Amino acid sequence: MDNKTIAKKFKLCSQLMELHNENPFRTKAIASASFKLDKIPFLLETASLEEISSQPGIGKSTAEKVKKLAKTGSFDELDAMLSITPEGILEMLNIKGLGPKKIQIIWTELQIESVGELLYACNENRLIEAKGFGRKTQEDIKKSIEFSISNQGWFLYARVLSNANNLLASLQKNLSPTLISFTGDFRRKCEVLSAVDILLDTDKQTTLAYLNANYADSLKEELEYISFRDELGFSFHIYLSATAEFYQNLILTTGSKKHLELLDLTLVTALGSEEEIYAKQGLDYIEPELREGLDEVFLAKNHQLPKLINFDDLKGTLHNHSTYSDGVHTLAEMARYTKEQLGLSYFGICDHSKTAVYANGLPIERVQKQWEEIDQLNQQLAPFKIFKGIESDILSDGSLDYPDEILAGFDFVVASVHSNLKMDEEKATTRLLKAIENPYTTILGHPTGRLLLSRSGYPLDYKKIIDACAANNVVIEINANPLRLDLDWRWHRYALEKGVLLSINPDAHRTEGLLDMHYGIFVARKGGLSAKNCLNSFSLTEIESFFNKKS
DNA sequence: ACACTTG
DNA sequence: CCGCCAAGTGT
Repeated sequence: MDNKTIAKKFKLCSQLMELHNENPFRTKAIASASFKLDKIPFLLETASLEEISSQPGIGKSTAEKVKKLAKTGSFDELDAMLSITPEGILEMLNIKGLGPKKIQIIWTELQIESVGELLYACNENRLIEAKGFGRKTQEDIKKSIEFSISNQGWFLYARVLSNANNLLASLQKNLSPTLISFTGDFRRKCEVLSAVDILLDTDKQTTLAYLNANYADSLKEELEYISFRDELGFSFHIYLSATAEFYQNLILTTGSKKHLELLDLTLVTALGSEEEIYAKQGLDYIEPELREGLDEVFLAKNHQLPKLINFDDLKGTLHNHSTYSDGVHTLAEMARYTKEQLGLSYFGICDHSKTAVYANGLPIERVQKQWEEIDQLNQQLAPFKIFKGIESDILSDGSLDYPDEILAGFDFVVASVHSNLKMDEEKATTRLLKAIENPYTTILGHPTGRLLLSRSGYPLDYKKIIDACAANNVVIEINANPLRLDLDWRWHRYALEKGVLLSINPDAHRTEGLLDMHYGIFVARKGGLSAKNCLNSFSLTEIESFFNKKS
């Protein structure tokens, strides 16, 4: 069990304790333990009782709960709380706008115990009768429930990745196909998907027998595939093919539908590779990520497909956090990991700016302190270089978070929105335009602030935003956190056409978070990005001169 | 810390 | 009618 999961269980426990009116001091203690545990820089599961309880703010009893949790998946207080809470009430905790206090009122005053009933009550205008609720709150809750229902059955790519790989490996081992491949949305590296598709050349009886032995509960035979769910509830679709027709079927199952509509399907026949099948209709090979029915077929016909970026093209990483703000690892740890484990040649630190107090944003004095440490580290780590950056909040009026003298002292500035996310499109766009026009803005960070499957970003006039970035020589971030992947790949083409550079930024809050750049690469490839248009594919000298030119 | 909503 | 506070929630 990883630290994040442990912290989440503690959080859940404290929320339930609050919901059930437990002793507020004990409730607070569990909540603060959750916060602390989330920021522990080593793996809790394998740490000793002494190591855990020696951490500031964590005593013996918390340490024991952690151990029990890692071992058994729960601890006594949590079990007790869960046993007196209906399933539907637990689900309500995941709805934006609802916390323990409001759920308590919904439960006791309105006698509502499930999300379905709650939605019904919103539609019947009954929520506004409860104390502390009004029309606006009711509307927000209704929207939030509808959003979460529309996401039912969808998974983040990053969440299914390891299960998908395990399943492919076990099929390979137990069914010994000669040809096997991921296909469908998963192969096209879609950021969210409803099922993982796999194509293999085994016969139906053997395959069904094997699957039935392991996934009997959910096994279903559909017209074109066999479907089932794994232990964690992820949906899989197994397509079977004769060996000779494998690549033909691989193209057909990979899709997308829109891509296939642009092909001459009569020419998709039993050949020995996908390349040959594309060649037969006069097309260059199209990478699966690009098969979305945009302009890829046209480009393939004219031999103009972009050479898609790879992880190895990245030379450095920008936009990362450290213990100066809300990160888990120190600046030195983050930089060393980047240099030694990833073999990159530069690291940009972009801790939160002063207004982001909830994220421990940096007042000017701490910025200057960090600059001193960077200068020292750069001497030790040379020729590796740490760039002085900041993730400056874009304030409600579009201005940045420090006076110009301070902004001028950074090597680069990532400007992003964190608060006041509920503006309408016009206001939101104006706010961002002002930030883009600020001469100190180097990169526009996660433009919409969306969290996939949990929060829609705020509405923007994308064309205006991208045009302004082109005019002001501002780079747009592809935030590589698998929950964000923002700027959305559907807008990469337009940005590239306008000559805007993109940057694959992990927004890492711990060393392992730097690996999220892999997810950034996946969506950047969908967007059609090449290394030459990616800011952090620039060599150290190239990016230094880019930053210098800008300031 | 700050914004937003309701009372 | 207005501004202001308190409480709950999110960032």
